[in-house]
Amino acid sequence: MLVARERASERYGYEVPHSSTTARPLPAESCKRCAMRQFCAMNPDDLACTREMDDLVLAYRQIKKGEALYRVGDTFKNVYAVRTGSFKKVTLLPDGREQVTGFYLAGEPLGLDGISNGQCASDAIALEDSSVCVMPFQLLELLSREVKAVQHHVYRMLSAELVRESGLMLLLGTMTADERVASFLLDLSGRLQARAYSPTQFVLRMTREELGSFLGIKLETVSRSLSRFQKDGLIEVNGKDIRILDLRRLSEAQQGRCPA
Amino acid sequence: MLVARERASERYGYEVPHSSTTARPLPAESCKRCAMRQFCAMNPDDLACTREMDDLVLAYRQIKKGEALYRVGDTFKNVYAVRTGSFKKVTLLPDGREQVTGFYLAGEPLGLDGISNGQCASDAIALEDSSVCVMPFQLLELLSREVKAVQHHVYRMLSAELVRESGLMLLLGTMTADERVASFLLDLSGRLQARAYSPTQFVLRMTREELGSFLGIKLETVSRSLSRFQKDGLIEVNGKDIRILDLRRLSEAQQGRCPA
DNA sequence: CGGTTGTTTGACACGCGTCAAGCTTCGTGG
DNA sequence: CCACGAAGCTTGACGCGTGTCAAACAACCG
Repeated sequence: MLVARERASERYGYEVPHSSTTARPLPAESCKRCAMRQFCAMNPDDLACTREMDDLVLAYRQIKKGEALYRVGDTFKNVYAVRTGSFKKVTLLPDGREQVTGFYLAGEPLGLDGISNGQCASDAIALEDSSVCVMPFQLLELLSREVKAVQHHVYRMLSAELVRESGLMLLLGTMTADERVASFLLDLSGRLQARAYSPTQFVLRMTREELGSFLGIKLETVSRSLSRFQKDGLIEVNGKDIRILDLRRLSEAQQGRCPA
Repeated sequence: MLVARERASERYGYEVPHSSTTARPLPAESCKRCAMRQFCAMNPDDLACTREMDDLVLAYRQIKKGEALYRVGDTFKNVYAVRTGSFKKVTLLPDGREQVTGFYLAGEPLGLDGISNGQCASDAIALEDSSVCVMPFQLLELLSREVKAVQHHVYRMLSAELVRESGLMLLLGTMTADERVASFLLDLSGRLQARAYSPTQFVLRMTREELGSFLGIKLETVSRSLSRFQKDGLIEVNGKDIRILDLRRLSEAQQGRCPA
């Protein structure tokens, strides 16, 4: 019942990415030896079937800052896990308007929204020089039919993205600008902490404009909120360097209580 | 390899819903004979494996207007398809704020966000007396391991929800109040048309407040937008009765062009 | 039939968008 | 390595769109 790497690649092959500007796929090492292992949503430690999952990542791919892993309308073939660096997901409206609808850190899954109709439904753009694990979706489907734990895990990942997006709708639908910025900082802080980075001191990889787009406010408003938080002693801002000084009061700011 | 109904129910049983206020499950008829068949996202016509899917719906359940199909924190056991009537999905913030994050018509899937951590992540409330098809998730998982087409279909449904929510984030993040209301009317119109209802004349099952919550604006603003559209001859409003008079100009209003 | 819930409309306030100016940082080529 | 231009950030002034508050009316329901 096991899927061997040879069997997988002879069945499905692996297609070189369409973009000429991106690096060729590199040979992938085993997930077992991956440094990100314990933080990876796609192939978590507690997944009993490590042997099978090890055959899933057929290649890595490097993406330079500002370049696209995939774009709207690209044929959907793979899902990805961020290996190093970070990405923004950009969604478009038919009339040309666009919005950043997600930021993705190491270990987080990318490309799931392409399953629905076989075409990528968003752009994935690298915020810094980054790399991803490439997982052919047909192979993932095959694996999840053969291994119950894999199947359950993929369902959970998809559903978790649904929950994440519902939370963002709440942010966009009910929060003031200050609350949105506070929520973002706390969310990012938590995700960094889960990756064993400092939860109180970090670098924003995105511009104020990208952050504003994500939060549904203008870049000037982002800047003003950050300045206000700094003035009130909640954080320290130095361009893209952020230091959280008072987690408790930042949490209060997220819930609309007066931060002063 | 096929799953017979007896086998399914002896393996997993079917649990009576927790709520004492809701009707008991009724014996389900075959999907083959279901009137909603051609509109059902959960078990569409073109799914090759109709025989297997027929064993998936073990029961129907009736929900009275205002009552909950499930609530945040309920143990996740089933996914549902709306059979008759309509629902709103309500998502909560830890601080008590809440927002309507979706409206669901006949044939649309409910409860998928509970997969991620085994607990329902939202409330599903009936907007009118309604009924649903109950599909035990463990059974759906089993089926989708045995039948490739079922698996692919479930993935597509989950991913389609992701795309739907991304679209809503765009609405909440980039649109003015008038554009949001126009978008909602056009979306609803399209979904009704897909169900062979009139796309230009229909009844809003939700209150202005629920609609405003969904669109991220206040109920008074919803009312004002509708009045303005009526004044400009785009629609006719009579309480909850809506008639679309000028689809083209309503589409323009959705994109921010002057509707006058 | 009366009370509750929902809807419409007006007046006003205020948060955020817009526009603009000046500063800092970054990237690139000489 | 420096110079220059572009891109990004901050801050201020001002206006508009939407929220808030209030009142009157309509619809619904027991």
